[in-house]
Amino acid sequence: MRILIVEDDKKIASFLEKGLQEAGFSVDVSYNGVDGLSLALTEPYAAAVIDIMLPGLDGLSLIEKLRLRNIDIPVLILSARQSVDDRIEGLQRGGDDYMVKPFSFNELLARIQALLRRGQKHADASVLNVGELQLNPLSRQVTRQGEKLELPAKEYALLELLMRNSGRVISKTSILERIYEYNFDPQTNVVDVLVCRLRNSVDKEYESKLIHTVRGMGYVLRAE
Amino acid sequence: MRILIVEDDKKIASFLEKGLQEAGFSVDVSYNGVDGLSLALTEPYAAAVIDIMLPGLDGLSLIEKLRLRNIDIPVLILSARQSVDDRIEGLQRGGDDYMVKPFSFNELLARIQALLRRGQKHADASVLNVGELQLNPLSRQVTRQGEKLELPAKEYALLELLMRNSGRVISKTSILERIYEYNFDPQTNVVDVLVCRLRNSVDKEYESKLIHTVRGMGYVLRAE
DNA sequence: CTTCAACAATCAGAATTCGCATACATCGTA
DNA sequence: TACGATGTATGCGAATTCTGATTGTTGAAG
Repeated sequence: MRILIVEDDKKIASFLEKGLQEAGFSVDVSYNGVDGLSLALTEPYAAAVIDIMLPGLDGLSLIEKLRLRNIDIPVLILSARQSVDDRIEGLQRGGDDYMVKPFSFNELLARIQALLRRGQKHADASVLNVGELQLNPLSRQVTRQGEKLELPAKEYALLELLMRNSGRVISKTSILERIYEYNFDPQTNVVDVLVCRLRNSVDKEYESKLIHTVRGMGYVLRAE
Repeated sequence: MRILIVEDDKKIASFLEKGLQEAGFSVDVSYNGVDGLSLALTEPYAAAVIDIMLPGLDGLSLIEKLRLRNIDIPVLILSARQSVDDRIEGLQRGGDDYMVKPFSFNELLARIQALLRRGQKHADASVLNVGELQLNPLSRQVTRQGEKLELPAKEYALLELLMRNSGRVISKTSILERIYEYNFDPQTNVVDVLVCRLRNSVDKEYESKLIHTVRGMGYVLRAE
């Protein structure tokens, strides 16, 4: 279960990171609001711990931007500002809990777990991840390294097929059957062409190549 | 929206009761754990504020009994015990938030609203928000940037469908099935035309476009 | 090491599909 | 009747996909 920390104080950030990792979470840290936002928009976090006073984009604006884009993960606000009005503002602008520094790590952990417990009801849709590639079947959105990719229908269908079977070799005839309606094997190279186009969309601009051909067999999607 | 208060200190109880009533909630009060439990088991509350130190049945045990019977309403614990360990225990035994007395009523209200906000996300009758669009299913009113939009029946139905599934791609056939009664796929372009009309009503006059087409798949409503 | 055949990748133009806008027809209602 | 809402028909333009030809790669045989 992944948690995002957005905190510019590096000591606090690493303290939180270690503690949450020990508690069994997978943790990402960002030291400013802008990076935090792009992470939160692209990675599937279960929750976030966000400081208010951040360089660039402040924490509350960050949360508002998340909510605007329907990122509904629970957010625990962490702040040095302890006045009641600050706390109220934090909660009203989209935070789910508010803790004042200095804080007890164990209480923070308990509060995060309380938030997660509540959220677990609505288990979110399974997002497919392969390496730096991410595909959300519901929104039909594909990103690589956080950048959005625009894929035409057939390319998208093929990519989804490959991602659902990542690591396994998919034969051309299998692709033909599943993406096209062909149940016979006509003399066509549509699949070759499709794979080529998908490569241009997905692999071309990037260093590591994810789509591999297995000569005589078919294709695999594999992160290496 | 109904809220339950379980608090043996009558001054605090009535203070809370008044404040929450002023905030628009319908409030029930019980002065001991046993009554509180039976109320919570029989009435449909949206949330509860529960003191820990109670005559008869203590607050934490009360919460556990509720959870045991699948009463999953959000619970805010109110307590004089302020040690970190007390707070952690309260959260771990099923509380969703923990406030120490003396407390600020406005902060308590904000915290309750944060809890309700989270729980209500998927409630049916609640107001739908996507970006600067707002739709109230009960009054059938739609606004964008606060301005009221007049939508014909079909356009309204489509918008509600899209808003209830914002971020998800809805196929044309799905629209055909859910807005029209067609279960087959006749040769018609009603959906295209309807979407076009809805765009004219909803997106045309505004800078940011909310209705996006996903070629070959359908349409999404997304704030961007 | 070279050659060759099978296979794969790529390219460009053609063909097709798709979505959009517009105009028109129909229907019910004030 | 006049009007608004809604379904149908049509054509345009662009995005997408296919076809067929060409080029590139691989690995085994000679």
